[in-house]
Amino acid sequence: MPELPEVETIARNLRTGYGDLPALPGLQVRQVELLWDRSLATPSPQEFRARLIGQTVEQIWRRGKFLALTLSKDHLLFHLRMSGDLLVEREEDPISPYHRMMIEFNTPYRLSFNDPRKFGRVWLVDDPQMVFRSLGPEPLGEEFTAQGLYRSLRERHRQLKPLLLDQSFIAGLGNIYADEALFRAGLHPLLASDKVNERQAQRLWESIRLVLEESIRRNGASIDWVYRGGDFQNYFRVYRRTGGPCTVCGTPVARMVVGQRGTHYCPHCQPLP
DNA sequence: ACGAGCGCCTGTCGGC
DNA sequence: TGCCGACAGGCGCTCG
Repeated sequence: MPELPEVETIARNLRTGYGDLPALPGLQVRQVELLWDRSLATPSPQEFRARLIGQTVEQIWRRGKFLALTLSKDHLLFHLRMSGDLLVEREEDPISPYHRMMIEFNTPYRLSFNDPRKFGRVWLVDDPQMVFRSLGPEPLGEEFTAQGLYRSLRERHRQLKPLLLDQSFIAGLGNIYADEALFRAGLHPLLASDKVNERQAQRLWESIRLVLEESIRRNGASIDWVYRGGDFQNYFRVYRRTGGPCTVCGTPVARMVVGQRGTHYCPHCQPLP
């Protein structure tokens, strides 16, 4: 469940606690269990354990689709990729066969990295910029402006859909929110970025922020077997609605493959000139 | 610079 | 029922 709104939701839950479960800030790492070595991007398992044990969680934040824990000495970074999730559990809770890492605290609780498909990655670094350097602007941040988006679109020659998925262009959009933003902006996924005019760029900028903000308000989207309580999936206009009526004009939603990703759009509302 | 194809993994679903 | 392909919220790599 990992695009910007879902990661933001997880970060908020870890920061403040949810249900009976505690907030993470203030907890000290007592032990580390690495159940699938390749989930660890860096450093080596031995160094990871040695450095992590004893550190205290200070802050929890998000950059793009990355979730970051600021610790007393280092930063612990997670990328959930396709199927990753972070869960706070009690020590007596059963260990899921999909748990890839467990960080046990000096309390009866642990932070479990659950990831059926094993695509997710974890980094322990002193400087998060080592990992974040190539990321584009935060779409909900002040540095992301309609004018800036317009200029960036014009200086490239890319199809809009793959460009929105490019994390060095904007950090945090994935397949759902790229499709939903393009629909709301009335732009075809294959439109060349340098053909977008100023008015269209303004509308795309508003659409990106609108879908992300609305999804965060709804605690993200929950699809398939991964469920975290978000309900933005009930407000999708095009994503996985192939054949269903466009909410604006009634035309059946179409699906095509762009850059190996399923892409959903309304052929009437998002025409290709 | 850009896009296509593939690899990494496991699970679900629909068709035959 | 069992098998098989398509598909799934991502990204890094190689190759034209």
